[in-house]
Amino acid sequence: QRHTCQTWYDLSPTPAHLRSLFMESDNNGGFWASDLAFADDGAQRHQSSSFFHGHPSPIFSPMPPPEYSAILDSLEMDWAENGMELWPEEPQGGGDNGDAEQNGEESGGGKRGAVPAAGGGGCKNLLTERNRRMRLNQQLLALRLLVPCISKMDKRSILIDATEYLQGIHKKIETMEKEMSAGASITCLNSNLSPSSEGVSQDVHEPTISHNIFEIDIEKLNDRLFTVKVVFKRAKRVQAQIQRALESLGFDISNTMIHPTDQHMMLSTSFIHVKKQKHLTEDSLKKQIVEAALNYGIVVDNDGQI
Amino acid sequence: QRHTCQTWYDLSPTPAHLRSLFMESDNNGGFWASDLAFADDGAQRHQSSSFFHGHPSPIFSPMPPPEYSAILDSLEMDWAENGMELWPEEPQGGGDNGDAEQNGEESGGGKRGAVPAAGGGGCKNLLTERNRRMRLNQQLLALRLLVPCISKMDKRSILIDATEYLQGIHKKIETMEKEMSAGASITCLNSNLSPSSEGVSQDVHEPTISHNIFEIDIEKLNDRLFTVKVVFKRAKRVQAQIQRALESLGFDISNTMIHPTDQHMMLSTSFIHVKKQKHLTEDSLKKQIVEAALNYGIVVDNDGQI
DNA sequence: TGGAACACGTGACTTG
DNA sequence: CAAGTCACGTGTTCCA
Repeated sequence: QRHTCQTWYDLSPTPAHLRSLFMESDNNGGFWASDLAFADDGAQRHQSSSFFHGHPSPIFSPMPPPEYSAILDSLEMDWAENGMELWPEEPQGGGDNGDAEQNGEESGGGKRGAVPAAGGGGCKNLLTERNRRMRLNQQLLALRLLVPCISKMDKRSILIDATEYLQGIHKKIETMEKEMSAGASITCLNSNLSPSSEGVSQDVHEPTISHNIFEIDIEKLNDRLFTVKVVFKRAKRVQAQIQRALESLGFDISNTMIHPTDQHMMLSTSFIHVKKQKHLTEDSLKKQIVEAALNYGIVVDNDGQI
Repeated sequence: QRHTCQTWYDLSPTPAHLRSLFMESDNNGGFWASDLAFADDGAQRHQSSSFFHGHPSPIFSPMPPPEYSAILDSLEMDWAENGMELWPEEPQGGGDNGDAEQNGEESGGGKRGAVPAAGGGGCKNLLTERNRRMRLNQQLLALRLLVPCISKMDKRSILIDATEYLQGIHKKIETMEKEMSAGASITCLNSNLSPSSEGVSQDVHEPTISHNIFEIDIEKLNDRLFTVKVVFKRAKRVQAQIQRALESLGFDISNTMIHPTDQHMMLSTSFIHVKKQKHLTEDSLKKQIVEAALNYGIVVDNDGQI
């Protein structure tokens, strides 16, 4: 026998039962509201609760797909911390038609996309995957709540609107600060608030900048300890990006020293400890560093050199 | 016969062919860059385009899933307007093994989750659904570019970071306007900028970041030179984020030293040179640093202490 | 090795 | 109907 556990929970004796749970518009309105009381650590769950509590049909656009209400009602957020699973024992609803995958595509009942497929494999992944999807959707809705103007309820439209809104905000902040030049205390805000204006994303995808790192020198002290020396241009944000690149490799970095060598160059020296990976050579480590630096917008002067 | 068109395109004679299309790192780098010229209305599409043009391998995190590069390279955004499909004639690669669904789950080749399933039904929906997934992912990455501090490359983490960042921005705008009460022209902005100003966004979650900085110590050597000592938790990404925060203030940083003090703490000492701003005190500098660190997801243990 | 994340193809469903 | 979106369960991959 291929499959080891009951999979088609939604083909329970009353197929419309679960569906009603998903399609419910205003009946049992207080159900999940009371469920909410069980939840602790009211985070953005509180948002959605208050939000949808105010609106019996929690949809904005003319006629959105009904699944959203399902997601919102039947799940809670942040139980990732408590470790409680949302769908821990679903198939125990009816529990007799174990071979429901025979009639397959003509079942008609059940949820939206109940596909028989070639059963078996998952059966534990099923629940986790279902919860993962819910978390994802819930997080998407949490983001949606922060965006004032939502054109449609589409998953993608939410992202588009959020993106545009963020861009708009960055511009707004930029102009706001420009008008606010008199106040000296707030000037520090703009530099780190608007990443698109002149922050991270700017220099990351700027094709013109190049050759921020002049040299990378690596010395292997023993099989687990390396020294990494990086000579780089004395420019804005280069230093931190190099740090980020080094950290991104996942090694243990201790005793970093950064100091200028001349008017235009800086030297960063780090001791990094590798854990296992016995055969890590200087070259391969350097290659990793070069690649990581590239991902943070820092271009090495001479790729080929050792 | 149930199915009417070739479905298992990835079971073509050379299964690695399509996979190489997904894994490609630097070949055909300029391909879609020319494709980009067809696109109109350069909004956030422009961002991603210029971004990936600068970097042949557009990956940030240490080792992200290879699908991201595939998504980024092989597709463009917003071609929904032009009506051009991305995978219009994929199955014409080999085109002989029509009954590939027989051997089923042991195929082994192909992409990540190539599931034979009970074929048939889709066959046109297949392509549109694939393109839809790509659009969604692309839009998610477009959003990711606007958020300065991304903890992980997870789909959900991107949303979480974007949510937190947006919440932080709302607070910033709120305080900014409070200080800016004189200017009446901007007050209208916030009414539509911050949709959840007083109700929801206040108590919203920030469980992920917590007390990464234990102490900030500032000494004024002369009116232009300060030493900044930061004691922080020995954790991933904290060090670089602190560096970024310091750099974001716009001062000239020289001679940074970072070394562990004990098993769990690190000490970063920097000499920073201020240019003008004669009356910069230790307190105001510290305030700036605390605020800047907050924008990069680093929370200071004791706000009030000096 | 088990869990987490992901892409995948598919049926159900809604909207022009 | 055709086009589009969604949730679904599954196999694969990666990492702790």
